[in-house]
Amino acid sequence: MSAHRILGDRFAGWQKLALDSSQCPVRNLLDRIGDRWSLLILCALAAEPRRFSALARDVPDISKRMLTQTLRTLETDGLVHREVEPSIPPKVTYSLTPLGQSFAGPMLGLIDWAEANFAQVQAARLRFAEAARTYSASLSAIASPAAKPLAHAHWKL
Amino acid sequence: MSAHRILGDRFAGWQKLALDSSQCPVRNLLDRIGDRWSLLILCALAAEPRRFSALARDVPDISKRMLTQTLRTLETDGLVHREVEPSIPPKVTYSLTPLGQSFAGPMLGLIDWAEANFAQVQAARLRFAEAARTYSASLSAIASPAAKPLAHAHWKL
DNA sequence: CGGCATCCTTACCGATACTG
DNA sequence: CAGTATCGGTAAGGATGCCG
Repeated sequence: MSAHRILGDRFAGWQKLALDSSQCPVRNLLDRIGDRWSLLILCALAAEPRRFSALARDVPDISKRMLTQTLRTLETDGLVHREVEPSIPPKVTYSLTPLGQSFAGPMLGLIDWAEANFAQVQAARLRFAEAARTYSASLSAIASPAAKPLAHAHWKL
Repeated sequence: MSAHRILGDRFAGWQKLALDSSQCPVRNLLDRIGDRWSLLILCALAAEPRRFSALARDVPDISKRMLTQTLRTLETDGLVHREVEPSIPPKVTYSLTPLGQSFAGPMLGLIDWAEANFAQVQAARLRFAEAARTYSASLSAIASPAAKPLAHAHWKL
């Protein structure tokens, strides 16, 4: 049985339940990892535990603000562990919890697909852009000669 | 070799390349399916091809605006096929392309993880909330008695 | 029916400055 | 070093109305 059939059945099952974001695991997950940084940070930590500033260096272009915020959220959700060594200056090391490590599997699946099919997606975008260009060209070619107004039924009574 | 190690190595590999969103397949993918609706719509279409208004009914709380926009993006990326039957009123049917179907695998992995581990995430959130509550309680308990100011080195010269 | 255009309210997120 | 606090620009996305 193909994955997309299974997926479809799963979706059909959800329909019966309330699908509000607080109840639905998937919506919930997406609200977390759907932002710009969470996955990247998770990947970085999968490579090895890191200190705050090491993360700031290795995750390009992230601000301290977003780094802190994202780490805190991941910690709240139990995916990341925060270890403080109370020295002066302080050392704070972040690492994946077992739960965080267990998420690596699905994540890797996603990433593999992305890398394997990126070319196809790009090709599709080009085709779409080209189709749009051709279409608008044909519009301006036919141009003014009163584009026959569609005689339409008044289906709203 | 565990998935999170592989993931880590993969991340290390990215470091060498530019990691800007237009070049990185993963960033690119996330920009698309990281929103609130894309995955839901993909799931719905995995169950069976649907017309526009059927989708509007089955994907709860989505507005026409977002439904149109999300479908257009998915079409642009080659994941969804749009079939127009030019009748009055028009019928427009959406379905998954082969590429879209191939994405069902990774997606299912993600969803399985979400459903399997949602309880743990919720538990972690409760623990965290409880810890925060306890902490602020201890603060107000000690309260005023001049919380000993940390004699800190001035490491910024 | 299946959209698109417009307005308007949120929420995200970067820059900057300050602290233990 | 590892944050917190505040401000403000911008973009996501809901509500509404119109049109083929």
